[in-house]
Amino acid sequence: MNNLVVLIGPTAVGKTTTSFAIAEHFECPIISADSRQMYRGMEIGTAMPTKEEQALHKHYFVGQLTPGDYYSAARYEAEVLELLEKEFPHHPTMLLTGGSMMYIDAVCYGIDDIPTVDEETRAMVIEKFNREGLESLAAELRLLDPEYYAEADIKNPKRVMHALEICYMTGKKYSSFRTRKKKQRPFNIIKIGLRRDREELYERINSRVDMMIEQGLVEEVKQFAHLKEHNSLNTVGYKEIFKYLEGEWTLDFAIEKIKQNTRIYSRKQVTWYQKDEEITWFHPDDIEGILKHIEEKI
RNA sequence: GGUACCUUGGAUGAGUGGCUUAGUCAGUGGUCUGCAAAACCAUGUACGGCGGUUCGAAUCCGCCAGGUACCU
Repeated sequence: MNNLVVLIGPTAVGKTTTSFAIAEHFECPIISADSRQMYRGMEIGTAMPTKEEQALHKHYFVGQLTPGDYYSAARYEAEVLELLEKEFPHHPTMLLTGGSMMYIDAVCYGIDDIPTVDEETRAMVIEKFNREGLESLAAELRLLDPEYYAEADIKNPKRVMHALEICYMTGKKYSSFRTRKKKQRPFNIIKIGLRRDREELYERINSRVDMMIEQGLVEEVKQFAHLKEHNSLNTVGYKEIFKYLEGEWTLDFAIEKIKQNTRIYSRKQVTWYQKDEEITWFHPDDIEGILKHIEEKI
């Protein structure tokens, strides 16, 4: 049977180094599961694998998008599955690694088949939200889809708006698309989690941010100044430098904020993965233990 | 040495006599099925010290400590 090794863990824990060791051992390419490393040009701020590293190990889903491109977890799911089908004949064990929790879950468990929202509907709902506010949208959702309204996060504009978009566009209830069933995959999934003590992780985060600044993060961000409204640039490391470039923050303050927001991000990742009982946890230094574990599961 | 003003939880910052007392940020714990490094939720009894007035003080008075400004 074919195997997909899924290597996860919070940002800066050491996934990249570990992934190279695994890729080397199994002689397989690396599938990135990082929603921001997909954007060309965001090398420094996303700690994207370097050209040299990419020459050594073939990477997929790195730098293939432009900041304005539409992308989603569902699209990622479809593209990864397609890629795996093509690759498994040559590499019966493949490696998927990255920090984007929902992307990883999309590959492992699947996402319900919900239509992609068209531009007009999206614009219409955003306009309605700006004009009438969240409560009005929530009231509308209660009428159109009481089932979803009952369980939805009604205070979260993104959730309410998306549900409404689907209702408007399809004429059906958003909840009618949601089966929330886990899909079965035709391959074996081996989940490896990396973790460190929080203090140790925070130190790594801090020094990595300092390194990014040394490598020229500010210059990198400058190139994207005209695109800052895109969600792809609503990213830790970029949004803070934008504030500096606009004169709102000093550079030192922006750097502190990047560190802080990266810590917050890492905690959210830990929270997300903690409840996943399929994960076997290792310290990143325990490469031997990791490889042994994978061999046993294959 | 004198005069004036200030001192609130980790940070910031409302509150001038009495219901639970802000709010914001951070911290911590969570949620998560279509932009997810997103978005959202929960969680903090603090009023510089001592004494006084009062039924009751963060809020009024006195002294002390620390700070800021101006004067000599």
